[in-house]
Amino acid sequence: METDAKKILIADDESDILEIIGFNLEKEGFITFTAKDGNDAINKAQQIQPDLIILDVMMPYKNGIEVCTILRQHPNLNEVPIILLTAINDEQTHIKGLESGADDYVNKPISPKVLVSRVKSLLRRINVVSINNIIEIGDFIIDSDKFLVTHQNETIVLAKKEFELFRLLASKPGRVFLRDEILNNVWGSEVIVGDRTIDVHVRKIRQKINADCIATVKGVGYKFEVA
Amino acid sequence: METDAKKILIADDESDILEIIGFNLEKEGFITFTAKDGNDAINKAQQIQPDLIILDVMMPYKNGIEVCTILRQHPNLNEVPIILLTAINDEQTHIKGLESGADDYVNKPISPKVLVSRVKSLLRRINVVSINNIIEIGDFIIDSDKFLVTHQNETIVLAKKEFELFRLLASKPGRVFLRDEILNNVWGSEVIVGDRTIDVHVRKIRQKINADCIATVKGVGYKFEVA
DNA sequence: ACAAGTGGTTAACAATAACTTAATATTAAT
DNA sequence: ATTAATATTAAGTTATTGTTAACCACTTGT
Repeated sequence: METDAKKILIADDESDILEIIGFNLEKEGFITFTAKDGNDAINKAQQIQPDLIILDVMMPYKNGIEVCTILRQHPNLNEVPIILLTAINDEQTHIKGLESGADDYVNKPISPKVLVSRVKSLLRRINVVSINNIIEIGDFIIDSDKFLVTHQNETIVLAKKEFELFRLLASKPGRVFLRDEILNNVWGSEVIVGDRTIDVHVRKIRQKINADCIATVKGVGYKFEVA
Repeated sequence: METDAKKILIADDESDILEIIGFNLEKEGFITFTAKDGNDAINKAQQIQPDLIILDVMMPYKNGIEVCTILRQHPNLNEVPIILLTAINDEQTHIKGLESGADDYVNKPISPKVLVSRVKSLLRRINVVSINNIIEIGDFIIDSDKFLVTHQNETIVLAKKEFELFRLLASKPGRVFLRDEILNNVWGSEVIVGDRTIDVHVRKIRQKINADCIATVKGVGYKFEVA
């Protein structure tokens, strides 16, 4: 299996363009998703958390530049590389597109091979620059840089210990963590705390997160479960 | 004084192109250097350690793609953003250029404004702290040249440390900056200041800015939040 | 040179959020 | 049913941050 195959979201209202670009990217080992208009693009982006987004500028409801501006304000998407695609060969639009936060602006008609090349170039650059500490699991996005957990587009604010505990469990879904392991990882091996401390933290996480995702394994420990 | 003006090396054998591009970049506050052929570009790059390099593809001695390949092997220059500039509108060359490690490939004739835009876009992506002398985020405009923050058309005057701290946080909206990170970035790694110093500066910023844009993440650090 | 002002730091104390504990209730396993 | 483990709750404690004012070093204008 492709362990780190990159997810790419392509948004265009012309289905043949979606198909051509999608086909060429999949051929190179990318996983592609499509959106047919601006609003759709924003929704899909939130669900999928893609590694790169290709946006047509001319789209219904919201154009590519508007989508780009909105994504750049979004807590989990403001660093996603974005390529704007357009038939408009106009200097002002070009500049406005880049200023809206896009990383590249490509004029149609574009050779699919060139587009793939640009996608790779951008992803290569992103990998050099920033290692995002984001865990995605089920409906959850755990962003260690922002200390934020997102669940089905709801943002959940956890306190430090809660966050660290939750992140530990979610780092290996299904695996049971012994109480000792949890103490060592979250509290550190020197710190001594009472027996009930872990329970209370688990309780608080369960309360804040509206889902049954932490299971108790009696006599052993806790584990994260995907719904 | 230009505290962090970015250095850009431009390599082209046509002196009028050097001039036009240089002029437009300097106008935007960049410091430019020029090279007249491939070998010259490599030498100057080593001396100057620029923040970005623009390479014409057609140059004597070594062409832009060759230069790019060589720079990508070089220990100190393998991460410098590179823009290839060319009159050759050929798919194969385009792809080969990007595969040689370039970040962008731009066809001549190019509008100087568009090129400046692309330079900024790349630097924005690369640099942790703003490269762009002007950051726009939410209702805020942060101008590093004038040490000015504008919020909804209100001008806010921040002192140097306040400004640097605010700019650091705003450079990565949503990302939590640890106290240590803040100290390293704003005060420098050698300086030792008391525990409450950061808080006091945050307090002053919050006082001057009539908006809830700096959030405390207790036990971790601070982050900028878009309203 | 002098006063006035600005910026930066510190220290003392207040406020608060986070964490821990303890007491009690509930659950699950044998 | 009994027991051990975990859940729940609220109250207590601690750690971290907020706030204020004072201090010193520098700059600025007169």
